[in-house]
Amino acid sequence: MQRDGSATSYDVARAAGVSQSTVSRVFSPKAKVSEAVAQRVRDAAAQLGYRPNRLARAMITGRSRIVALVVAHFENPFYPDSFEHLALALQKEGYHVLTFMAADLGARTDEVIQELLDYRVEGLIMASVGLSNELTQAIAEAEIPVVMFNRVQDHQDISGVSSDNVAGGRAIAEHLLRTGHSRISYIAGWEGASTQRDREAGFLAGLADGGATLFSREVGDFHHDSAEKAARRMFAAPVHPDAVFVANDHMAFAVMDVLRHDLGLRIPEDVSVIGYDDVPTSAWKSYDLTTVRQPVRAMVDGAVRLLLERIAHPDAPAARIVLEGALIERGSVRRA
Amino acid sequence: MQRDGSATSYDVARAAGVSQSTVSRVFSPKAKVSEAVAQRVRDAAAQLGYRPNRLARAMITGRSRIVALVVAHFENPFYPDSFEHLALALQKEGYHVLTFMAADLGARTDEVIQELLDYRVEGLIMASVGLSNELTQAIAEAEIPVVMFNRVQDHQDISGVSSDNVAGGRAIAEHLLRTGHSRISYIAGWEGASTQRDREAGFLAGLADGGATLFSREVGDFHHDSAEKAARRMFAAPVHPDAVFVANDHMAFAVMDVLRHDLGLRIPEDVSVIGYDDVPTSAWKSYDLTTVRQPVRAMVDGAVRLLLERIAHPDAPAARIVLEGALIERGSVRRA
DNA sequence: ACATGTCTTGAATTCGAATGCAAAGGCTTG
DNA sequence: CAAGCCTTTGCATTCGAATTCAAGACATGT
Repeated sequence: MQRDGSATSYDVARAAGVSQSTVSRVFSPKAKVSEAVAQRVRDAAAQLGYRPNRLARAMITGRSRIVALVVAHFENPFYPDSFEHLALALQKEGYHVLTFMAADLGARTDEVIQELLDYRVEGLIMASVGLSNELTQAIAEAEIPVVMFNRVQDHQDISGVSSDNVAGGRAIAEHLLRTGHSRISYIAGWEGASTQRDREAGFLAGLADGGATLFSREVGDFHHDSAEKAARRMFAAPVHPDAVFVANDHMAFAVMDVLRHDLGLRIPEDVSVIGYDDVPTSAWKSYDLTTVRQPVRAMVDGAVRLLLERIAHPDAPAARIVLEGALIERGSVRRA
Repeated sequence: MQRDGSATSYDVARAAGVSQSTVSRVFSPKAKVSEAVAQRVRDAAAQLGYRPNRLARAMITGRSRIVALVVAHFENPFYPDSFEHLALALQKEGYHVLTFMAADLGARTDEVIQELLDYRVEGLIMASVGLSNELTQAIAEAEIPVVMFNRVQDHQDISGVSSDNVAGGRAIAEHLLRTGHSRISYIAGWEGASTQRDREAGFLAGLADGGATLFSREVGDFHHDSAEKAARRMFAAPVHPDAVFVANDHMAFAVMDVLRHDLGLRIPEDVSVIGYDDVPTSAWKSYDLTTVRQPVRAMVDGAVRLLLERIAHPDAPAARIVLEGALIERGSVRRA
């Protein structure tokens, strides 16, 4: 009974006058038990408050039904939002989510991911976190499916879902040129991120195609405070840009606040600002930020699908999904 | 070896020429093994990529080293922020976090928490989620420690950490009266939440003590969109308030945007706005919101401490921690 | 040299549920 | 009515590591 909290299948077996195997079968959907016995067992189980121990079940079946979710930090609301939908989608598929926050751990990340693997998770979703080469190797050897979310990884055996950041960067360049801007600048994110790299590459290519070049560039590292500083540096120059593409919305808010409240500039009359992600705050009237929308729901669905397919067919090759974003025009960019 | 992914202690034992027991002892800190043998085993383990299976270990020791973290949703940034720090603090203590998002599941919440218990988690932290009576009962019977985060629960056997929302509400009333406001209104959060109830109770008590009464009241349910609607309803009246206390910062931003951009009111000249939580966005220049700071770090530390103490001493009584908040004066309230 | 104690190590058991195999029972069919 | 088949159930084993108990190795004291 509840000597130490919960009943075991043996307790139920004894109470129902059957064997432990039968109890087990009653709780395994595919196994067959006569309805009369099943009912007796279910009654006894309810009586004792018995539920199968998932750890024991995982041991024997080799399927823990746990997926690990690794996230760097939640400063940028894009990530908690994605996290929420990822967790819900996985829950709907009967998986439970072991979370690991990788914030500020640097090298220790590898170690803790090893710890996650010790739980025999069936798969791994990494959002906003890169993998070291050794770890990539370790994961490949453990033969555990991995999906990178909003990042691309070069290793051929790692799946990934992202939006087309190159196309998005290019669309932004085209939009700024089309609306008649001539001194166009860029505030970069953390240079180690593929999103940063791809958005900038597309943006520069788009400028080049339009016969323009970058007016100035600063690095904001995807953090609010760094972005504020980057904006101040950028606008300390004698001539300032008439448009700034900020590598994500979260930094763009910091930049807009500096421009308006520290420097007294009007947006978009004095300077246009454009972001990336389309987090909910971008639609708020205080910012009303033109941006490129990342299709979070579709990315989440894709990530979950890739992961589950890989779990079901471990020998299938890794796959990559790249979704289209969409330029959302709001009021932070001057019209032509 | 890695026939199916990972080596077992038997594989290592064979490779090192020792028994499985010895391998196990090498990986149990307290057990004693001669240094020579230990080294041989460690080498073999490294060679084979062996790490102890935590599920198997949990089975025999009865300690899964897993804590469940239940969160309703991440719309209000207070929660992802708390979640991040909770997860980090628990990781630091050697626990891993099984996450469950309770968003929109309503009655199904109970069921899924049952599922969490099936993983034999050692404890449960609930943030922003209430418990049904049956569930509270089930948890008490399972003898598993529970800590409510930013909520209080009446059940005597459930620990909780919160800030003093009554005192905070009162401080806000006093501040608004001191600064000379006379038509003071309130936009409530979801009425089922203890934070909502306590903040309003303290606020009304504070007004009463100052000889004032509430000018008007609407309900925003802690959601951005509902708060916008609540603000529009409130300001559709012929005479509008000169100060509004909004039950949390997240709703206050929505209210401020409506007041400024839809209704053309100036803050604080035409109307003062005050929030609750002090989320990072409140300090941004666009909002510059006066608010009551909830001491997130201290609340997180308290929650983790309560939980771990309860895990270590299951017979100790449940405890409650109530921390002081602090009124943070910014620019959204008119000075006297 | 012998008794005693300490330290290592291995054999056997355990945690809780799933499952292959075999036995027992029920039913069909010639 | 017997032979054969299918269904239901129990027995015994398994997953992987921790732990109890006992035995062996070695040192110490008298």
